[in-house]
Amino acid sequence: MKRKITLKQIARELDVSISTVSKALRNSIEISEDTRQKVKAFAKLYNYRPNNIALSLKNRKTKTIGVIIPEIVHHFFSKVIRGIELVANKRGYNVIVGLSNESFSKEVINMEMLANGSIDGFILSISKETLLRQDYHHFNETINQGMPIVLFDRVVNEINCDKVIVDDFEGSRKAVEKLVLNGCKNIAIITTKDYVSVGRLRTQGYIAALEENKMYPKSGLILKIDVELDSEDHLEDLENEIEQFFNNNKNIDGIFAVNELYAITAMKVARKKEIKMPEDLQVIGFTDGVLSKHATPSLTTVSQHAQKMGEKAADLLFDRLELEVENEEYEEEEEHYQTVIIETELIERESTK
Amino acid sequence: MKRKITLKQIARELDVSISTVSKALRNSIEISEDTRQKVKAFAKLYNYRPNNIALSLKNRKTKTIGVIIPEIVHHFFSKVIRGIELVANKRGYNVIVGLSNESFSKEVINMEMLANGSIDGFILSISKETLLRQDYHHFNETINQGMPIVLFDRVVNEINCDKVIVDDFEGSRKAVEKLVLNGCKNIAIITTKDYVSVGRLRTQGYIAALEENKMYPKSGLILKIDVELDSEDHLEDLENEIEQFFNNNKNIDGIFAVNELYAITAMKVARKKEIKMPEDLQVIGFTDGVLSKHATPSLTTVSQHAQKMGEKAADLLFDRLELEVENEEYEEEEEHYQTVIIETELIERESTK
DNA sequence: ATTATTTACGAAAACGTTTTCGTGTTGAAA
DNA sequence: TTTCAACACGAAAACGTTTTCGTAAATAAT
Repeated sequence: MKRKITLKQIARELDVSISTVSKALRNSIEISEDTRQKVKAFAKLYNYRPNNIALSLKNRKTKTIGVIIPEIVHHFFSKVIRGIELVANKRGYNVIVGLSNESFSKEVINMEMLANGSIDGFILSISKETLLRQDYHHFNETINQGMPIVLFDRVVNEINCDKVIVDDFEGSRKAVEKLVLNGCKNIAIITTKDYVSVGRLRTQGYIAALEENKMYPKSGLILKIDVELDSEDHLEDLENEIEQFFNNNKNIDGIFAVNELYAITAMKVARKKEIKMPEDLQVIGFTDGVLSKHATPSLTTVSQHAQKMGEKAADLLFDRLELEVENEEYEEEEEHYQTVIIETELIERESTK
Repeated sequence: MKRKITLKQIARELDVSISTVSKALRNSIEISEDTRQKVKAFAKLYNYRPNNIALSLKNRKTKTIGVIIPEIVHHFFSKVIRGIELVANKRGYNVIVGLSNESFSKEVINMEMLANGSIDGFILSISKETLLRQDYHHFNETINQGMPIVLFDRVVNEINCDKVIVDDFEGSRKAVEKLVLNGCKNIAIITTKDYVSVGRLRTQGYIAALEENKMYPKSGLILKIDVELDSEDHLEDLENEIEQFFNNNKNIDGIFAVNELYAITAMKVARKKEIKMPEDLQVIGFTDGVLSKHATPSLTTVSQHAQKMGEKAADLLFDRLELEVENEEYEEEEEHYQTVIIETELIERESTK
């Protein structure tokens, strides 16, 4: 087993200085053609590659970014990561992935672990617990230390940075509008509690669509699920809650669900009740999931273009990182952060007419 | 914006040497209680944290591992990553994720990008193209340079390292046996071409189960799908191929599919043909996917315990890394690699009697 | 023959740590 | 008073690079 060879070893073997080796390999004209060839041949023979860590230390940047997401076993987030990875690869960066598991403390720990030189910047989506606590000090401290952050999907005004979001309001509004146009008279929404920003916005879109059509939203038709029930372990509870909701509102003929799980579960309950879809009940979900396409009936959804979100977030971050290099200590020229909105798209399938 | 503070800056401010600061922070008894407190207070005030890159360079290890998988938008792989992340976090490591996208060259590039000091070891699952080419030089070179590798799921004999696999043969055998016991007389298999090792092994399990029950496998009942059709883009083609398969074999009453997509698609075709499940057709899939639970009828599957696989792979890697530290240059004492087998579990749902 | 200019290379600093070793001061023992 | 430990700290090396600057030798110009 031959360990990785270093400049120093090459220098010793060829009886020249380290500087000479380094310059020769980088084709410096300071070095004679002769030695240059000799060094390069030797380096090639021993498969020399510069040590990344040493380079990182010298250059004070790592060409690595940190991505912290609440959960990876999730179609939306994994698609975002795919997008991030795609452009990271293209632009010569590595991606360190951290999972907050929706927990505040894990989010903080993960950030601290990476913020000490391991990475050049962050891309992240805020955990539910953090949103609930509304404690964003760790983000702002990181930003203050000069490390750029790009937030995606679950964002918040209190943090001053680049953001990539989907137009939750408009996506929902259009989805509900679709239900209205399709003749639904009693459109319900299954959503989350309000502190989940995307849940709140989607609910607002639902309300707006109804109001625009003079169908004023009845609070009875708004079901707010506790996020505790989101995990696969509480499927039963979720199902029961939705079934109860159906029982209390026998006249529902349209459902807009703010995520895939709620939509699929609603369809499951409906099927149990032998409600015909899309004849007697139309359902639209807000999601980029995999269930929708394969469900029966397949589910009409608002696509979030998760991969594009990831790509855009990564581009924003890399642009900023590379801009910083140019302006170096110039910086501080009024931070101009942008919020990019990714358009949603209504993908019509069998659950709507 | 205050940049991260360094030992040198603290030293200058307090008018002591760098060594003193370093020692004070690490509670060395060499430093007087007095200065120790002073330094620590100052460090705390400015939120000093040692620079990871400098530490990595000094210690010649990064406390980071690289994980390269063929695809991240995939329930199985994302669950594996979750497992890896879980134990990495517990043991104080970071995880860099690379995607090969099933391509040989991207696998090679990703590995080279990380193998130059960025990480201490690899966990990976081989891309389909690499399996097809049977070119494993990049793995062996990496191992020869002293960087440990743990392979999971898609493994190969030509690479000498720790491995974590699921018992594909036995899992399949038991699944097919289940179909037999449930009274199926004409059991088909939908599998991949043989160069995908897991496909081959699962096919062998299928054959073994049949032979044990004196139901000799007919080649007509074995459908080998080209992996080209695996992607979501070729759903139609896949469906057509499976439908053709049904048409050619009207008497099929049991199907074992080596992955979730094949199983779900088969059920879709069956539904179209108005074949009653599980009455007239029973289906079992090999998977850890999310579709199975929500399909109609929900799909009986062989669970691979993906998360446990990830955890085990990570433990193997970290154990080896930490063992190396102890034995240091002692090493080479006959490399003893192990192959851990994760037990499968048959999860019975509605697609079987 | 003397001076100026290339040419070709090496020494050293820097990135931020940790650690080994050396050393000036102090207080106690001789 | 001299001698020795103990104490408290600093210098320097090391990890592996890149880059600036200095300089000896070779060549060219005067």
